[in-house]
Parts: sequence; C-alpha cells; structure tokens
Amino acid sequence: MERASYLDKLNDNQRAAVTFGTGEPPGPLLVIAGAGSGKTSTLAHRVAHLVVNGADPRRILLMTFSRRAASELTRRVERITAAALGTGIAAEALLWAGTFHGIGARILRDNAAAIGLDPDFSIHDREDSADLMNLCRHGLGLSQTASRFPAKSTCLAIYSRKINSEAPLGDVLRDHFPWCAQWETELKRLFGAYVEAKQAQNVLDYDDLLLAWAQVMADPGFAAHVGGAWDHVLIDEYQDTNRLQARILMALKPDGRGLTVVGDDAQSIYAFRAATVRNILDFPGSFAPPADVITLDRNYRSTQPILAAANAVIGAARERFTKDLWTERASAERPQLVTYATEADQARHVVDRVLEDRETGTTLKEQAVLFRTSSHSAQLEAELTRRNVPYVKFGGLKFLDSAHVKDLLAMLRLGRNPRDRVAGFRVLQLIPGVGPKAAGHVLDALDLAPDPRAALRDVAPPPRSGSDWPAFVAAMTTDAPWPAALDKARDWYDPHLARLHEDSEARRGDLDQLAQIAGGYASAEKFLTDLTLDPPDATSDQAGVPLKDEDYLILSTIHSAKGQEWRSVHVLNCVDGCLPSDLGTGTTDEVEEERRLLYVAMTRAKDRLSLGVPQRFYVTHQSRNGDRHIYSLRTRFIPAGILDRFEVTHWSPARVGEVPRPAPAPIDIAAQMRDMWA
DNA sequence: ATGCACGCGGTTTTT
DNA sequence: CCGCGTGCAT
Repeated sequence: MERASYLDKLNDNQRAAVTFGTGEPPGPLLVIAGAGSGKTSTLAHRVAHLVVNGADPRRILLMTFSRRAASELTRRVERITAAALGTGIAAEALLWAGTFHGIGARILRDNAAAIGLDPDFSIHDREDSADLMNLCRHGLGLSQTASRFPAKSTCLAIYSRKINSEAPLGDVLRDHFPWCAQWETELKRLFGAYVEAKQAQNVLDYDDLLLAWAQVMADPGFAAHVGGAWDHVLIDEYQDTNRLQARILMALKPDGRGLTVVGDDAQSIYAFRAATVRNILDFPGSFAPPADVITLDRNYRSTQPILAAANAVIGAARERFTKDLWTERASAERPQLVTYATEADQARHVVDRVLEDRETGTTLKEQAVLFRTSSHSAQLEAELTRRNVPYVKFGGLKFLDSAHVKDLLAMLRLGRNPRDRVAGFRVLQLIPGVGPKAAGHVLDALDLAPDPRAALRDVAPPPRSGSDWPAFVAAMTTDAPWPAALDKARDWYDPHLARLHEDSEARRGDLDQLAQIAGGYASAEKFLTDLTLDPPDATSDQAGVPLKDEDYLILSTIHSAKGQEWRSVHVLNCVDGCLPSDLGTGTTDEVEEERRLLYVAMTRAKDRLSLGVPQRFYVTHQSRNGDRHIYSLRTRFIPAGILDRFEVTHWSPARVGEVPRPAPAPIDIAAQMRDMWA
C-alpha cells in the first residue's frame, strides 16, 4: 500500500507509535508521551491508521480520562480517516470511546441480567454516595460517638481508596487517614452496611462501576466474552489509572495483543484517587516478551525558556523515569515570577496582564489562569466581575451540586428506581409536612411492594402531606415520553422552588439549562448516566455560562487543566501552603505529586507563562478572634538554584494621584436612632 | 413528627 | 463561612 500522506506530518517516534505492530493483532505497546509532544494527535493517528488498514472501528475500545477527551479524539480520528479514505468513518462507528467508568456502566447495563443486576440501577455521584454513607452511619449509631466519628465524606473517601487501591483497610488508614485509624472496626462495620444498602436499593456508586466490572472479568467465561468484543484496546493517561483499572485492563487482554497504553509519569497527579505510576512503570514487564516502549520527548507546544523552567522544576524530583523535553521554539522571553504584597495585588495585576494581552491580539479564550484549589481564585473572580471581564471556571463546584438541580434529578431517579432511598428522602421531604420519618415510611412501603413503581400510586399518603400528594404521585408516575417527563417533574417542583429559595429566578434559569441538555438525550436513563459520569464541568459566576461564540477567560484548577494548552498562562499562589498545599505535605510521595502539579501547570503554556507569589494572605476563621494574615514563601519547587530560569520581578499598584483625605468628625448614629423614639 | 435556632468544628484535587 | 448535630417550640 502506498504510504498514507498523514504519516508525513509526524516525527519519527510519533510515526513509529502510529504504525507499530506487525502481528495481527500487534503486541503490547507503551507510549511515553511528554507534555505537548503531540500525544493526542499520535493516539488519534494510531486509531485512524488501524482503521485505514482494515480494522473494524466498532471493535476498537478507546478509554480516556474524560468524555471531553474522548470526543476530541473521536473527532480527530474521523478527520484523518476522511482525508485518507475519501469517505470518513461514520461518527457512530467508534462505538466504544469513553471513560473507564462510562464503559463500565455500559457493560454492566448490557449484561445486567446475567450478573444478577437490575438493569434499571441508578448511579450515585459522590454526594449521593456520601448521603447514603450517612444514612448507614446513623443507622449504626455512629453519629453520636463520644469522640467525633469521621464525617460522611471522609468515610466515603476511605472506602473509595480501599476499593481503588485494593489495599487492606488498615494500610489505607495508616498511610492516608491516620487521624481515623482508631475507628477501623467501626468503619469496617459501616462499609459492610453501606454495601448492603447499595445492593438493596439497586444503586451503584462510581467505584462499583469499576469493581463490578473487575469482578465480571474474574470469571473466565465472561472475560473472554467481554474482552473478545474488541480487537484493539487503547488507553490514554495511563499514569492516572489505579490498581483496579489495571486489573480490568489485564483481564481484557491477558497476552497484551492489541493493547496500547499512553501516558507520562511526570504528569501523574491523581494519586489521591489511588492512581499509581507503578501501572505505567510495570506495564512493559507484565508481558512476555515485554511490551515495546516508544518515547515522545519533542515538545511542540512551549517556547524553549518555558520548557527550561519546567524541566528545572521536575528535574529536582526524587525519582524520574523519563526524559527532558526539548523544542525548537526559540524565544528570548523567560517565564515571569512576580511577587506581590497581597493576593489582591496579584488579582489586579493578572487582570491587567490579561487585558493587555487581549489588546495585542490574544483572545481571552487563548489565556488561562490556573490554581491548585478552587477557592484560590476567589479574589481574582471578584476582580474580573468588578472589571467586567467574562470568564468560565473549570473545577470546583459544579452547577449539578446546587440543591435545586439535585432535587429535580432526584425526582427523575426516583421515578426510574423507587428503591433509591437517597433520592427518595430528598424528594419526599420537599413536600411540606413530610420529614425524615414520613419519608422513611413511604420508602419502606415501596421497598416491600412487588412492583414499587405501581406501589407509589397506592401507598398511603403521609399524614400531613395534604393536597400536594396526588399531584406529586401524578408527576412521578407520568407516562409522558422523554423529555416531556422532565417537564412534568418541573411543573410540580416549580412552586416548591419558589417557596424554598429566595433567588428562585436564577435557579429557574439553571433548570432551563438542564431541560435543554435533557432534550439532547433519547431517554431519561442515558441522560442521568451521562450527567452523573460526566457532569458539565464549567461554572461561571452569577452571570450564567457565556454564549459559545463569546470570548471569555478560562479559570481552572490544575487538575481540570490536564491535557489542555493556552498561549498565555498565569499560575496563582505559587507559595508553600498553596502549592504544595499544606494539606498534602505529610509524606514525600504527596509532596512529589504537588511538584508534578506545578510541572503540569507550567507545561500548559505555549508562549507566555507567569507565576504569582503573593507574600501576605488573609486567613479567615482560623483563630476564634477573627481573621488574621499570614506570611508565605515562594514555593519550595522553585529553589534559589533555578531562579535564573525566570524573570523575577515585584509588582505593586501605582499610587498616583492618591491623596490621603482627612476624616470628618465622628458622629453618634446610635444616639440619633434612640432619639427617634424618645 | 417537623422544622428552626443555636453552637461547634473543620483535610484540596475528580470519575 | 458552612455543614452537622442538638434541643426546643409548634
């Protein structure tokens, strides 16, 4: 076959990765792809190349870290194949592109009957899971222990880590939750109850999507059935997978044939979710003969000075398994390291710089401000709002977390799966006069009924529910097709929204948005699954999400910035305590992960990079005598020895024209007010 | 039984 | 500040 023209645009290593594999199907391949090395493009080309050479796209499994990454990849594959073949493959041909969790949900749903699951199972998001954990916690009387028992979210985090790391509970507690170690016995009991509750309620949490999948794969018959559905399995961001995911992968393709994994150990930033770089390091040796390894170390994204600074930061890492990145993009401009007296100064200057860059032709969308923790952007957001700069924030709170959205989604979930007690408690208590007790009775009755959905019509109304009940039942049991069913729920919910929230107008807008999204789905089930596994991740202040064609600045946690790039990048709060976060400096491993976070942040920049170092912070509510400020130091990841990679400056606001004004004589307002009644 | 007022305490990052 | 548990009035 004549050499396809798309191969000409690739460098030698990229081409080797794209065309790798002589066998049918080819042996296992590991691609170590440095930041900005054209990883996504290489992966897309490899998939396209397989298809161009006759692979059936419906028999390719493509697993990525987010659904956004999956659709980007799919789009590119379509473009490349379209150019190469004349006719592109249909958009639907790549049937199996998604996240580990999304694919897991699909496999479990498809095989539900055979593995003893009700196919109508609901999927709980993190908060729902924590709520269920809380119900169990109360049930076992753990909420009123003499010394305080760990909070529901902590319990869930411990449980989740145990599942995903496949480590004994004792080890998990010792290594990651030492302040909870005294509760090991109680936690074990709690987790047992939690698992039973999930099963009784026909509910799966995030971890179950992987755990149940792994358990399916442990059965040889099922493993062959599931694994046999694909000729090629490609995994992106392999450095951020955990033990459980690796186990699933190895069971899918035990001999490694058809398997490609891509990743970069220098960008591993999800250890808190039990991801382990061991997966990527041990991958080659898991097979006999070992997997081939191809390294992409040429960076196409950043200028040389940016790369030099990033390399210096990661160069000090305790362990390094890969390469220094190199580039041919010369520039005289070093990254900036700017100190400020306060965070407010930092916010002001960053906005100044952003606007300057926009004046000189860099749109807001081509610029980003990154930070370690969602709350670090608070002052910046205030400044942006004050100066009317539109922005969209990724990471942190999502609009799905707001009470009114959760209420409506819970109604839909309860309609599909009346055994879901978390949804049930939430929804039933919306009815005035119905509290935990009455809600519990209704749910118990539904639980015992042979057909819970029908039972909702017949169940005795709660004593004080009044005239609301028939309308509620009607809304819940409607036969309206999707998405009209959502409108029925909204109609019932609307008066309660107005009753419960002062700002019901703004919240109604969110629900409009939700209805819009719902319209794009064929069924409530698909809608709920997708929304839970891949929630719309941007929030943007009170103003609502800007229109798609509008220009807006990107604000993002470093975690949510993974895989992305911008011409200009500002990193906030590069000080000890923020980056590394003072919460995660317990162990050397945790500190090393924080170092990689800074590395990831810096390598997002194409042309311009600046790191902010505010020296004074206001810390609120840390001492009971009110707010205080603390002084902070430049991050330990930029020691004096590598300062020469940066242009170091200090910025303070101009004080021009500022004349101190004398204060007027004091007045006694309180006395005046008293005198009004004298 | 529900719902509200009060007081205490508090590990980010996400599928 | 916010969520959570407790205690009291309806």
